[in-house]
Amino acid sequence: MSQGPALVWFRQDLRLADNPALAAAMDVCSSIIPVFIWAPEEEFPWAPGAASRWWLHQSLLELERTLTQRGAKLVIGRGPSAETLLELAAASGAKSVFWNRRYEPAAIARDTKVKTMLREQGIAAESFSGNLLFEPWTIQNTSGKPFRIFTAFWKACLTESAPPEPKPAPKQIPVPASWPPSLTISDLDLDPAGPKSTIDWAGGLREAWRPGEAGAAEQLKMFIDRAIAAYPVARDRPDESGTSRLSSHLHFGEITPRQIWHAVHRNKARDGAANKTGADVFLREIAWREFAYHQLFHFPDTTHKPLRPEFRHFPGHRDPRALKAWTQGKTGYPLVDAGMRELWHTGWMHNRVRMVVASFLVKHLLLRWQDGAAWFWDTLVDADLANNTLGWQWTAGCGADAAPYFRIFNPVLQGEKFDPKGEYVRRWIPELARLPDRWIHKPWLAPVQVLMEARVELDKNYPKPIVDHDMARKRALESFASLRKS
DNA sequence: TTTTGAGTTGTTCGA
DNA sequence: GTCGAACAACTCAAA
Repeated sequence: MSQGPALVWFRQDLRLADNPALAAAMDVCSSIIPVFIWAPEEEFPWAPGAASRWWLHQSLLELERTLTQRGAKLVIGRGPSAETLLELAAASGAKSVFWNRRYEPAAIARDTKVKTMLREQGIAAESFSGNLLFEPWTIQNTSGKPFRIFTAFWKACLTESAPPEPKPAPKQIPVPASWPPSLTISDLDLDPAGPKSTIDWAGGLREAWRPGEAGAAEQLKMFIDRAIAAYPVARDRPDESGTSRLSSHLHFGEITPRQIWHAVHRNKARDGAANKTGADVFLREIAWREFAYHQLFHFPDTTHKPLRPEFRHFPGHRDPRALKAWTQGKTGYPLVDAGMRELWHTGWMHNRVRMVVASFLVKHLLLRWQDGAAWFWDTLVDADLANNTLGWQWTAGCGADAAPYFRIFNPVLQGEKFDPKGEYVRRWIPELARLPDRWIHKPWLAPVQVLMEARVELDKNYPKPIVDHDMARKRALESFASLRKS
């Protein structure tokens, strides 16, 4: 308790509960200075998109609010991380900096540099494990290498001792006698819907989400109370709300996988057998996030290069017109278009539909998965480098434990199976709303009379398919066959 | 040491 | 309508 104030550097851990860096700082230092820095490094090479920045802005306001409740502040800085931390340390007399680790390649490089610079200046710098269940270097196969198969990976995780119990948020935070200078959150210009915006761009986002630690905890509680038992089946239904919707909260560290793990296990112990399957299936999804982070740590090039090198020669095209039709939700396949429009309007897309639209881009349109990943990165409110990278490589067949090349989603069948009444499609494509269920996923096959009555004019108010499914499927299979030969 | 079987999310074809 | 097979190649653990 004698080291003076500590800087606690918040990054993608915008919470007070289960925050090991904050807890450690409070253990050894007499007072705490919470800091958030918007650094140029945060915008290279993966600058967050508008939806992600909106969330970050809201989440920072929430963090500031909870800190204020505890008598503290959130000090806001702008500029290169290392220099800004050094300035804040000089201004406050802090002799130590604490943070929770990040695992993106650029963040690792930056944090390593920051640690060195701080220590050279006589400032203690400590990083902690706060955002994963297990550190990536601790999970290995019997040959001491990282897993490439998910099930084997998760099995190995489950033989480890359970992740530590999360600690609750501190009730009070000891504050320094004086605070270093700070910008305001608005000064960071993160919010694209902020005062400088002329349109209310974020209306859809505001309706759909409640960023921040409290919103995250509430969402988890609601999911466990109401939805986890039905999760194994309901999660596949974009027309219902059977998923956890925790992705953004997890990305910004408003909630941790450890908190989720323990909450789910507590509920599993309390409830009957009915919830056990739901609990295990849901934790497997949390495990996929874990797997994605471990993959990104061990194979940092996979953000832009296929994990399996033979896929370098896969004929991924650049076709601006096809890409545009995909991004705008004008491919002529209702499920694909509904998903892309949901993404544009809410910054989010149901996971089942993400797979369908991604498969469509890679296998029907033969476009580069990197271009699809870039669009998701720009538009998703939960854009996460590890999850996005693994997801796209998985779809394209070039990643770890990837979808086999012959798994080509049929957008019509997927629609009929998982959106049987077309409610999801009608919600996002109002011009198709009057079509009967039978044709809602394949309007181009509907009789003329039906189309007229539904006021659907193909290629006028809704496009015909930009590519024929049977042809595209055969073409994709041939492309993969040629890949094998080369 | 070698072998064997299994591996998130599918579709089509033919019996 | 239902059902099983086929559609690769590789990773990994267990036998």
